[in-house]
Amino acid sequence: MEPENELIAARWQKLQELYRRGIDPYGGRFERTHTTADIHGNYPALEGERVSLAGRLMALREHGKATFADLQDGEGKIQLYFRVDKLGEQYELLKLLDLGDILGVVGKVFRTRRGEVSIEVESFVLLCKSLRPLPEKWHGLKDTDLRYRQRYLDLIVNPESRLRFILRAKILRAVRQFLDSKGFLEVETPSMQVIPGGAAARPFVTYHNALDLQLYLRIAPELHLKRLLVGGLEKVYEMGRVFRNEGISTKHNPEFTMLELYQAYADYTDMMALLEEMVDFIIREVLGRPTVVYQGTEINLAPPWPRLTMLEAIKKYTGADFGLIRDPQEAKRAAADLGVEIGEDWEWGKVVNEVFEVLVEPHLVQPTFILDYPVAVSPLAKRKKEDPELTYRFEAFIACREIANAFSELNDPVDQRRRFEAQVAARTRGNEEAHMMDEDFLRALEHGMPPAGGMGIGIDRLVMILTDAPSIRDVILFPTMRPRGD
RNA sequence: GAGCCAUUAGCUCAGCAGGUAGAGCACCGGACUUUUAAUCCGGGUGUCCGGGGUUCGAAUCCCCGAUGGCUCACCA
Repeated sequence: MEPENELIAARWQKLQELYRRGIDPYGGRFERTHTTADIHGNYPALEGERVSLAGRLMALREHGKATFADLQDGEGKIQLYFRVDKLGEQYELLKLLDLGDILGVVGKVFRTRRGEVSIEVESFVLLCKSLRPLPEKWHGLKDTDLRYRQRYLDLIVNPESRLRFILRAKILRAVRQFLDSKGFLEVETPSMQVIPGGAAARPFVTYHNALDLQLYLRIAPELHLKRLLVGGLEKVYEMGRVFRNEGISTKHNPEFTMLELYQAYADYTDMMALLEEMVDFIIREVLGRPTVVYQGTEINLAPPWPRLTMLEAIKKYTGADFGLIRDPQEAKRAAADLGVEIGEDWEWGKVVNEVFEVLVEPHLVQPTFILDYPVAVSPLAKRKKEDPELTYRFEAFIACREIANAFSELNDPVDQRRRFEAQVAARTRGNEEAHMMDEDFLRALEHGMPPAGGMGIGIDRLVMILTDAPSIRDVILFPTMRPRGD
């Protein structure tokens, strides 16, 4: 290894000097009595106590025979105070330290003249020598490319990034806590599937050697979870990674975290209530307040959320009543009049859905349920009894983003087969996102699946809103990036 | 996939009527025993993203490419 520049070379020289003096620069086990947060949290009580703590050296302020430093651990920072008359010969070793080094220190808690709770160090041990310089201390690391590729640097120097991932973990825990308390069973189903289904998306393809089998990474766990309903597991959920071979944007990462849950003998109205209750629980547990500010806009997440059907929503925002325009040709004309571009061969439902997405979604800033999606865009949802062109399906929107998608699950195997056939036909016409025929799933349905409500929630997008993250890459520790060409 | 923008020191950035590169932090040397973006004195450490071109001369202008960001497309 050759030092790349002067800054790294200086650290290498210090490393060699440490070896010369018989000091192991890579330490070992170190017994901590406290974290920085423990000390700040119990300050007056700990005054004068001897403590040991460990962390990364983030700042050094030399004053000749005394030196101040900032030590950062997993929970925060604390100031260290080194004096030559306390440390004797060890004081000289400070010259061999650099920002970024990891230290273990033992010392007494005190408060400085300026009021800063600090540790008067009695001894310290080098636990790891850092050979590369940290990003700048004041501005942090701003370059998004480096922040995503070298997330560890982002986590070291940008506290808001670290907090966001801690919050993400708390949100996931709250979700599990909530569902467990409701009697849902957490399950795990295959990520590698013979037929990818449960969503409209292009899959990643992989290959199993021993089976000589092409497999797909799952685009959704849906069809396996429904098999579990057939098997008598009446309330199940899975929170896991799904993979979609599509474009990358601030709202899309090729792998992302999806929560899906199914409840036998329930329907989509139960799912609405469950979602409201779950989000309410999460914000109470994690944020402690019912509102969030997302990118400058205040959003009130407190239930209940307004509900309107897709047809009502379109009427509200465009004036057009597609409930009365049921002929596909007329619907296309109406859509065109509204300035919405539509495909020649689209059915009524697809036209309506397109009008909704283009003209209504941008208005859905505050939490809103949109009900009764067209059957044409809902191949796995139960038809509405009163209107077979529509389904018992809703999506929940927050900040103009789809947060949840739920329906009364289709449990009629004959209708499901017809829907798959329509999907296969669309696939033949070149729609690569359409479903494939899944005989194995149909066989399960033919054994009988209880009526059920099911729901899918994009966890990353929920975390984005709850943590005010502008990009999905800000809530995924290692987002998918093109490899760097060095 | 398309358009726009960006890429300069380890980091954050300035420099662009074309004249051969700067600041702050970091770093190196020195002073300093309660500082905290410590301070003071001295030091600029560089493949100006890469490759071509125009020009006496390119960080700056042109072309191609790389990577990223945003917008759009895609994502029911």
